[in-house]
Amino acid sequence: MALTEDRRVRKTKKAMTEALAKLLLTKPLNNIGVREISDMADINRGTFYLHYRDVYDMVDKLQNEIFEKFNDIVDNHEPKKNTEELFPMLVELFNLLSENSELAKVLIGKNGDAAFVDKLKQVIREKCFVNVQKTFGIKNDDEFNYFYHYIVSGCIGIFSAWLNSGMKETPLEMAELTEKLILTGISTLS
Amino acid sequence: MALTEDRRVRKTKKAMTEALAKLLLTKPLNNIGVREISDMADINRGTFYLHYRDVYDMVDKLQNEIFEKFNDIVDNHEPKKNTEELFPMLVELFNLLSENSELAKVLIGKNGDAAFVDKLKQVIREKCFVNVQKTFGIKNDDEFNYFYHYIVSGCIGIFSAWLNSGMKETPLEMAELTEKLILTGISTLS
DNA sequence: TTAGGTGTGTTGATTATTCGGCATAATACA
DNA sequence: TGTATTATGCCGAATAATCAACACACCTAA
Repeated sequence: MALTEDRRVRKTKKAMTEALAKLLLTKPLNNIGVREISDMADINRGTFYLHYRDVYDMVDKLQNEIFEKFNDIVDNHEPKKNTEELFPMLVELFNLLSENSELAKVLIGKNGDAAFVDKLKQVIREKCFVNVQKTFGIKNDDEFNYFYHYIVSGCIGIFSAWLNSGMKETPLEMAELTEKLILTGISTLS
Repeated sequence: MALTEDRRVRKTKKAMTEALAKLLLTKPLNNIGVREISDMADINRGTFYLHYRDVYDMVDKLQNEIFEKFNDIVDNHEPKKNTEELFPMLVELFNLLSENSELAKVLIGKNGDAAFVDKLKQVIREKCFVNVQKTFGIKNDDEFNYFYHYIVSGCIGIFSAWLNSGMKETPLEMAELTEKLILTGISTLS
């Protein structure tokens, strides 16, 4: 991966991604062809193959790109002794979603990719929740396990709802709201 | 001019034109540089010179393109014995404006290019108004001359107002409105 | 069955765009 | 005034995108 991608590459990838996201709103992935994507993106069909092997490869690479960014953000905000890193992390996560809103909408929303969503949840568990658990001295029992699923799924639900309702609130506002929900949830446990 | 322009050329020209139009909304032409245009259009600065000599050359070529299309439309709807060609001509003219709305807005609107607007007026006079005059047996006196300026400036005014108010009406609706105004004007003369 | 239409994956040649750098001109500012 | 700083117009090399064409697979209807 080049440090700075060529301008042309950036533009065509953007066009292709937006076309794919638009198509995914109307039909499932297995009914989407290369020709449809290249037509809607207004690029030559051959150009598609310069970047992706086929449509599935494209979705795969796009998912990985978003996942890597998601992962990086979570990595840079691992909670150490308290939860003061929670808010800035949420802000960055909402920003990431808004920068990839069309694609994120179809990946996370209904008819989304459950496996992809699950990967996101796993990251949060391993990087954040385990630390919170240790920090607050919470036993790793069934109750905590359910609590974890409750919180994380709740966050994903907020993400999806925000994206699908036109992102009227700013990422900052959403981060505030989400932080409040998470913290009150934690307080009931400890 | 190639029959079908390369996809890349279409896209870069569109990007440059939109950037220029956007800049013209904020400052006069002589304060706009190549770098600003290429930055806003998200193209390489060198690419600009593949199409235009400088910013003035760009405006010139863009004006000529629109003017040629304007001229063609008027040519294809020269009124012969009556005014039945007026309405379809107006529809096409409003369509032309909507297809080039950003640029047309700054060329025709306030702070627009008076010389360009005048060229448009001349075309209407020579191609349309002279025929109307003969058809209706109107004397070519001062009164008719003023009438001509009144009608044509009025049309330009409608164009500008429509573009600057967000083009809420369809080209068809605008053509109906404009035709009515013109015809009632003519009826007062003959 | 065959024939016609459509999408796929790939190729080779061509072209437009990118990028970095250059010398110069214009502008700002101490 | 002189001296940075910035924009201009242009260049060569590299490369991404285009286009037309191909063989192939799939489908559908005659």
